[in-house]
Order: sequence, then C-alpha cells, then structure tokens
Amino acid sequence: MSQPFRRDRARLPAAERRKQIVEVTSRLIAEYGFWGLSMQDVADGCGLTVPGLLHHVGSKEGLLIAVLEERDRSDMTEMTGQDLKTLCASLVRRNARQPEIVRLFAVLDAESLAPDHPAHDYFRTRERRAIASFTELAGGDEALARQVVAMMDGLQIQWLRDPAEADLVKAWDDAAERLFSE
Amino acid sequence: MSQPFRRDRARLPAAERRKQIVEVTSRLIAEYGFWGLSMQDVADGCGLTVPGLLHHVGSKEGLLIAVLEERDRSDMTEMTGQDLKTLCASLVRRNARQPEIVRLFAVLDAESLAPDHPAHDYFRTRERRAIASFTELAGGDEALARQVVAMMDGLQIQWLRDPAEADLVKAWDDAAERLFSE
DNA sequence: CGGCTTACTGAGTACTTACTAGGTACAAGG
DNA sequence: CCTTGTACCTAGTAAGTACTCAGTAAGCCG
Repeated sequence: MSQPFRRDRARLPAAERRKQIVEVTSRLIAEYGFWGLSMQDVADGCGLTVPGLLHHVGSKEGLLIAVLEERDRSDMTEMTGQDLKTLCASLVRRNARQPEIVRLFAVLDAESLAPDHPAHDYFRTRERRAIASFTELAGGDEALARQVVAMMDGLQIQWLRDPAEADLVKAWDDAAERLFSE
Repeated sequence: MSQPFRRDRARLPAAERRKQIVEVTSRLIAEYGFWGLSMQDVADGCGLTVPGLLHHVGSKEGLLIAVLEERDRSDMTEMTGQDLKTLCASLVRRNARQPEIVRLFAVLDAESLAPDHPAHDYFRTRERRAIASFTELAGGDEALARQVVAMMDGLQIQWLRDPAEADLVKAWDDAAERLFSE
C-alpha cells in the first residue's frame, strides 16, 4: 500500500549520526540562533528526514542539549592549570582557530540571556564555573577574573564581526599586557 | 458583503503608533532575537492585527529598521566629548538604568554576526564609528579603544545574565581603574 | 537462515509564518 | 457637507513549524 520506500540514503550507526547532527546544528545556530533554527534545515544538512532526525534527538530542545553536551566534552580537556595569563593566551589561540564554534557560543550566549531560554541555566552555571576557576587562578581577585572573561568575550565579538580589522591573538596579547600589569 | 468591521480598537496617529510598535518590538527582540520574532506577537502587543502592523512598517525587516533608527535617534544625544574615562563612566551609568535596551542590543549584536543578517551592516558601521571616536578620545590609542569597548560589552553581558551577582557600575569602575592606570 | 533491534521513511496533524488584496470607517481640509 | 487621505480591518494564500504514527529495511546475534 505504501510507496516504494526510498532506501538510497546512508544508514549510519547512532554515534556517528549524532556527531554529524551536532556539527550541522552548530553551524546553523551560529547563523540563526536557536529560535531561528529549523529542524527541517538540520535534517536536510544531514541528508535525512525530520522524523529521522527526531529519532535521534527527540525534540528541538534535545537537539540543543546534544550540541552543548558535545561541546562541553571536547572542552573539558585543555583546562590544565597553569597560571591565568598563560591559560588565557592558549584559550585565545585555540579560539582563533575555530571561529565558527566561537560564534555559536557568542550567539547562544546572548540569546540565552532571556530567563526562559532553554539554555539559560546552562550558560549561567557555565559562566559561574569559569569565573570561579579564573578567580582561583588569579589568587582570589574575582574582579580581575570577571574583567578577563569580559575582555575575552568582547574582543572575540569584535573579531567575529570584522575579521579583517582585528587580529584576535594580537588584540588579546595587548589587552593582557594591560590587565596583568603591575 | 463584509463583516460588521470591529472598530473597538483605538486609532492612533502614525507617529504615536510607530513609537508603540518600536517599544513592543524592542522588548520581543531582546527576548527572542530577530529570527525568533513574530509579527503576530508584535501586533498583539500593540492591540492591532498583523496587516494593521504591516501598514506602518511594510515588512518584518522594516520593523527592525524602525527599531534601530529610533534607538539611534535617542542615543545621539549625550555623546558630548569629555575625556574617554568620564564618557565611559556616564555611558555605563545610563545603561545600568535601562537593562532591557542593553539586552536588545546584546542579542541583536551577536545575532547579526552572520553576514546575511539584515542588521549586519548596521552593527558593523556602528561599531566602527564607536571605535573611531573612542580612539580619538584616547589620544590615538586604538588598541585601548577596542579594549574599552570589549570590556564594556563583556561586563554588560555578565550583568544581564546574573543581575544579582554583579553590580554593573562597580564592576566597570574597577575595570576602568585597571584599564586607565599608568 | 530466523528473529530482534533500530535507523529511518512517508504521510499526516494542527498550527504558525510573513505577506497581499480589497474594503471600511474615521478625521481633517476645502 | 463632501471629498480625500489614511489608519486599520477581514479574509485568504502559500509556505513553514515541530511533532506523531505506523511501517520498512538494514544490520547483528543466534
């Protein structure tokens, strides 16, 4: 009774498909934000249908969670504790190599300022953790920790908007000199 | 032939209605971003129908333009030229009093990083102008100007996300002390 | 080969999206 | 009073929204 059932698309193991989904979704959120994201576009980008996509993530919010979890996992490494200045230097250098991911977080970060955004709590605790560990590295100076975070975020946005004008690494090194002087 | 034509809603002069539209739209963009904004919600918020709304702004993009233009107009004042440090101090103090507008700009700023966002060019030239005039006030030190802008933006986002934790004015004054020292 | 799990599809639901066409009623100017 | 401009309406269109249901086939284990 049904149609011939096109089976021309690849059938991937769940883990692999999930990885692909996260990648595609990240790109699209960086472009349109979470509210502007459509399941259809994600499905198209993965070469499957919307219900096929939903089979893996359950819902649109599940999609967002998948992205954030994945990103956290690959971020936890590299936070080995040197001193604050060298840590920031290496963070900035890594970020300079992956503008798309930085943009994903910049967009989601701002969008999730609204208290009922599905990622609101995620970003709040994320920032608190960041500031806590930065504060520790700064010898208890929380104000400095907050300033460092603010400066990194701000410079990254300038860089993303106008990649030609601003070299992120140089801009940060300049800023660090001022922040960490004395 | 047509229905009784409900005329229970207020009929406002164009200028007044426009002002209301801008206000409602600002609130909604701060919440959902431009991609997440719906004409229906704006119309509801103004107490009129969607075509009634479209009569004033023409299209969804026209709506965004109206918001940005209005905001520019009310921002141009107050930029009287003292020195950089006192200018920033007063900017921060004004922003601390209008978190909703700051949030509108934070969200739209990040969302418009994508090159084909309707407000992309607007925010690019806006930032360039800001940096140019800050640079002048900083005696030609563009790096400092960029750092000041970055720091203000970054601290504002921290404040918006967690208003309880961070007092914006105090956070800025601390930061200014470090930035403008020497 | 047989049976089970599961990745995935087609079809459909109920709703929302931006936007248009064409008309109505209010207000101001002659 | 009558005309003209305009603020705003109803009705409709074509497309897109997230999501559900029931079924199909590919891969694995025995």
